[in-house]
Amino acid sequence: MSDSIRPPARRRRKEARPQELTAAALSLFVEKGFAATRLDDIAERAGVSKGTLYLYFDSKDALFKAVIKEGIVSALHAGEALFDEYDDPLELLRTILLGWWERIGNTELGGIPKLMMSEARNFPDVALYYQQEVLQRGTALLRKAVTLGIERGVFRQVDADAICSVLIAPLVYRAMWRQSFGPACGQETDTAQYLHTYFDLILNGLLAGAPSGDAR
Amino acid sequence: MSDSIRPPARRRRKEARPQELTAAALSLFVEKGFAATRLDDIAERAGVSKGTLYLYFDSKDALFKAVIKEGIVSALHAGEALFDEYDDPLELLRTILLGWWERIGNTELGGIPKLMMSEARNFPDVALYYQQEVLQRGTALLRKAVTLGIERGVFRQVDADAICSVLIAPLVYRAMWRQSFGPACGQETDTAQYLHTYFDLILNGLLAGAPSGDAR
DNA sequence: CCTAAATTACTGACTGGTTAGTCATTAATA
DNA sequence: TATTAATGACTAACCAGTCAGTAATTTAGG
Repeated sequence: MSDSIRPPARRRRKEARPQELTAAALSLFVEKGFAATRLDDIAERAGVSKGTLYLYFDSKDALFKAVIKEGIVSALHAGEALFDEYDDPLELLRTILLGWWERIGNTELGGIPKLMMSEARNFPDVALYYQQEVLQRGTALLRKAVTLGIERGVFRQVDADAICSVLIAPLVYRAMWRQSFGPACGQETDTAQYLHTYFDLILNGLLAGAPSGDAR
Repeated sequence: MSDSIRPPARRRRKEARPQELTAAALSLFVEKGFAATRLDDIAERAGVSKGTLYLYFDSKDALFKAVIKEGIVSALHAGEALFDEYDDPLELLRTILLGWWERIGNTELGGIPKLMMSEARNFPDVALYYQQEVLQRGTALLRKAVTLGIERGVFRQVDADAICSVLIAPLVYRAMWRQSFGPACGQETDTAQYLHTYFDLILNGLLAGAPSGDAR
């Protein structure tokens, strides 16, 4: 009877805590949204009490910012390997887009676009930061591949900036879907088929006839 | 002194109230999210008190459902005119997509996709309803145009369901952007250019060479 | 080594502010 | 005068943030 029910033995893990907390916060923010997520739930999922959370973050807002910042560095880290040289601009484009899907869109990090989209107007400063550090940086990478292709005559003449936004949209949209309607409705269509059709469309185009260069 | 400050004369408008309230709720839900929006603020924007809100809706959840339902009927109403006959599948496709943008994506209703995406996991029943009544219905309409084009040999052979999801994504994504990063970061790229490039891409494709039909 | 003291990561009960939802009262219309 | 749309003060619940206390770990002393 000496070993009766006792609190489950607190562990001291100062180093690992922040990451554990932001990871728990990310999944809950993505699932429920920022405002609807309780700090008690985040703490519980991270295996600590709410008080501990305040040892590492000043406020709920500060935690949100840490989650995004953490996600950004992870994303940049995941994207590092994509700068390798490719001779074929077409292959480079494929690699960048598919790489984004596999390293970000289709992982835990894929929740960040949904979260950031949902909360942008509540955290305009974070949104601006995200837009500059992630979206514009990612777009710049893509644009390199596109302009290279245009210069070589592999791609048609198109507006580079606009085409980058258009190209990214189906992937980001799919990633966001995976975090909202997917879990809510079940019934998700085949991802491999989606990606195949996506690349088929953007690389070859919809028209069967000879390319006219005039979409009117 | 008889006409001292007095409450601004209550008006009785039983008929119009529900619409006024759902409209106010929609804009605030889209801006702040469901949980972060206060009922007092919704009532104030609609020009009534919170008590009045409860004359027309049982709860905050019920109000949310009403907002979505209202948005859906408006959207279906806005989309009615698109069923007209077109001989050219290419023109039909353009009309459907551009029509969606102009009647929904680029209007007040454009907030609903963002709202629904944000809250899908908090209201799975509403999400399922929305998915079936809006997304699948809209996709079916698009698929008609696509399959027609394929049958006539105007479009290449592609997976109809998948291509519809891909085609819609850039428009919906843009609409959601308009409701989040747009207001948060200012600096929005030119919409006309975006749409032009979008249609250019999906209708003609990116490759300058003759269409191969093999995207690998 | 072992034990005691000092340090610090961690806890959970508590508080103050906020807000969904209620209802007795008021004012507009019939 | 009767009916009912509308009000706003009120309450009960909820939750971000606090802090006095507890337990794990480290250090110092024997």
